[in-house]
Amino acid sequence: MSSTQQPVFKALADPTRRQILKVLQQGSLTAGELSERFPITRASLSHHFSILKNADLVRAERRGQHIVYSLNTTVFQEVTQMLMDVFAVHEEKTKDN
Amino acid sequence: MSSTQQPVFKALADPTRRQILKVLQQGSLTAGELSERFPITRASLSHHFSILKNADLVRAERRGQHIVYSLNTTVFQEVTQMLMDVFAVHEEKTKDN
DNA sequence: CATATATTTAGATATCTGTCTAAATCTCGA
DNA sequence: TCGAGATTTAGACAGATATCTAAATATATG
Repeated sequence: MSSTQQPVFKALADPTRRQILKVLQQGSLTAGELSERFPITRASLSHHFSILKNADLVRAERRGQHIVYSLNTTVFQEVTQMLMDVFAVHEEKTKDN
Repeated sequence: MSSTQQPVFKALADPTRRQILKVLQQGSLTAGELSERFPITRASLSHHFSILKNADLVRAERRGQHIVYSLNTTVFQEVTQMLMDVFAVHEEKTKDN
């Protein structure tokens, strides 16, 4: 929570990170499992994880020597709110504009 | 329409561009009027306009020697769709995850 | 047509970002 | 405690990006 706009929008700006989020929809995975699905090094992925964590889009939990990543679905509400803020969807300006 | 994900998310990643969108909520403005509200040069703003247009987030219309920019609100639907795609909000996974 | 106004384009530059390799850290199990 | 496996951190680097100044383009008007 309390994720400010900038980290979230920046995090979403990279296609690999959006892909990571999509993969995590199917269920939580360890860093190693995730790395099997991407053509970049573990180090690079780790960097992406850190950005996603910082934006509070994913959660990390240590499980033995693995670290399990999972989607933080509750943040979706917040991101939608940010969008509505940007687009002002509330007042349905029907005419002109 | 048909705006692919990458340009839209990239466009939204910059705070100045989000600010431009917010200002345009209040109503359409010319490039010059917009430039009065930002502490950067007109050239830099023009660059942002081009990115926003490319993402189909704003529309530009020539009016005499001015160019009027307006928010493309219909794109909001699309962006929300992209988000739902990323977050998979459809199947409301209540347990675990 | 010439000039003024509005906006964009071109080119330069400093900073940011995604990626890599190599090294460090952490955890388990023998 | 030592070694192996998992993950992150550090440092480097190429490419992207936001910004600027200066020049170019477009439009209206005298």
